[in-house]
Amino acid sequence: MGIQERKEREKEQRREEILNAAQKVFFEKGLQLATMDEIAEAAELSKGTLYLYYKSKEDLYLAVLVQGMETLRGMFAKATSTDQPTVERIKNLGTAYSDFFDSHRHYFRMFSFFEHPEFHKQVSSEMLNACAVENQKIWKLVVDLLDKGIREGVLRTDLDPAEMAVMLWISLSAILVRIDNQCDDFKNRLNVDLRDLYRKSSDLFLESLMTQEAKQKFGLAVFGR
Amino acid sequence: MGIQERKEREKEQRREEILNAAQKVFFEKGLQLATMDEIAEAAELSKGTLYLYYKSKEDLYLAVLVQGMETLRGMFAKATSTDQPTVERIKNLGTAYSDFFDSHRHYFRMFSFFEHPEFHKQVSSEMLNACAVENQKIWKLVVDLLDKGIREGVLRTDLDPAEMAVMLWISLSAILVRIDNQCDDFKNRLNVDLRDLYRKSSDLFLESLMTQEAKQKFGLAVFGR
DNA sequence: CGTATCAACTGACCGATAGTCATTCATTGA
DNA sequence: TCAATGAATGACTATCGGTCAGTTGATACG
Repeated sequence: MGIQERKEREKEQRREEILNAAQKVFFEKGLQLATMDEIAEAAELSKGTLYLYYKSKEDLYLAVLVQGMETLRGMFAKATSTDQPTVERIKNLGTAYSDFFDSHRHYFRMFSFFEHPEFHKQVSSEMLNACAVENQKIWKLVVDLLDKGIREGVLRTDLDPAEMAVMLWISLSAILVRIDNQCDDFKNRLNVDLRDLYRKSSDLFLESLMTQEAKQKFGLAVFGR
Repeated sequence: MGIQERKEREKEQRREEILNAAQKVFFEKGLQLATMDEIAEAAELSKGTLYLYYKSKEDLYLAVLVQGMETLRGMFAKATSTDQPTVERIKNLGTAYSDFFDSHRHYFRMFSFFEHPEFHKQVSSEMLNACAVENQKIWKLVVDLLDKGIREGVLRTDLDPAEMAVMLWISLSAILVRIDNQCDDFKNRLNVDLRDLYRKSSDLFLESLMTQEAKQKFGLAVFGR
């Protein structure tokens, strides 16, 4: 049945059109201020139709979010697939994250939605699962690289790679969130340049994870960039 | 005029009654699911009256939040006003924060509201300022202690105390947020115990901020707790 | 063809809820 | 006693997420 298949394709396309319209509106307004009527208008469909494709506003938001996660994963994959030494590749991850932050700020902002479980109420389990799967892939990428570092003897062995990954990721994410929100506050009230702090934290963290030998070999110039 | 004063007092009292009612409801429901009607009922007032005392729902939320910040500052002050060496006092800060997280979870959850500037839209500048002031006091407490550590020669001198404070605070906060939200996810998907990681991160961070001499003197048993 | 079927789509409608404001009520002070 | 003040009220409005009975148009079939 060619017709069946065409319908499938068309349906998938519709889903994507809605997704693009939603992305446009969410990027402009954020979750709270975006309205389903507005998204419907952007998609040139009626509001009711949106609900044939996505369970709720939050579900649609998560669908856009997943695209952001895919983008980030692509950038991470590229940053770590060089032929540099492992320590350098780990550094690349830090800069890749910072690059993602600069070039896909809207996606980055959406990520923090995930940390507010208060807003997960209206989200379908399928969409939550899609997020979890994509999330998992990103973690795997980072953890594998750190694991490589441990096996090569450049990273300390008393922490497991997943622990290291979580520490690094969470800390750097948290700084970026503040750069986005409160950069001026930190500058004015504490005279701290968060951009600078991001680099320093990356270095400091990496240094504290490296073995003595690796530190000598790679002569990590902390705060030297 | 005694009457004038009495009215002032009564008005202040009303304000507080509303605040208490709001706290109760916000603790139970969170910002999104709490309704002004519900808060009004809890305060035994009509909804309209709430708006005579607070500009918006978000404003009221921030007012409760400030109370939480005061509570945290109290715990921090207590933790750092011992006669122990500075390094120990810094450690105390980390455990105090963790204690606050355990004993005032609802307040802690509210803190992350502050990181969503999307929700700052409806907040009065007065209330934002009240938050900033209280926030400032907490930072000062931490920064002063770290500064003491630097002057005593137990902390490295190539980072300023505000930078150290921001690194520590942001990283530890970020881990606690995840403990609150996604603790099981991290356990199941990455086999990482975030509680454990919090302690390890505290230690690792402190170690990386200490001078060689201090590390020897205080023999920081990293991951030894 | 004509007609039955069906899925995609629509948009008027509903319920919930933040915020407003004309009115009521109580206190005060002359 | 009563006008003036201002605190409190709650019915009302506007907005918005989500629903569903009805419409449309393409397809399948007799």
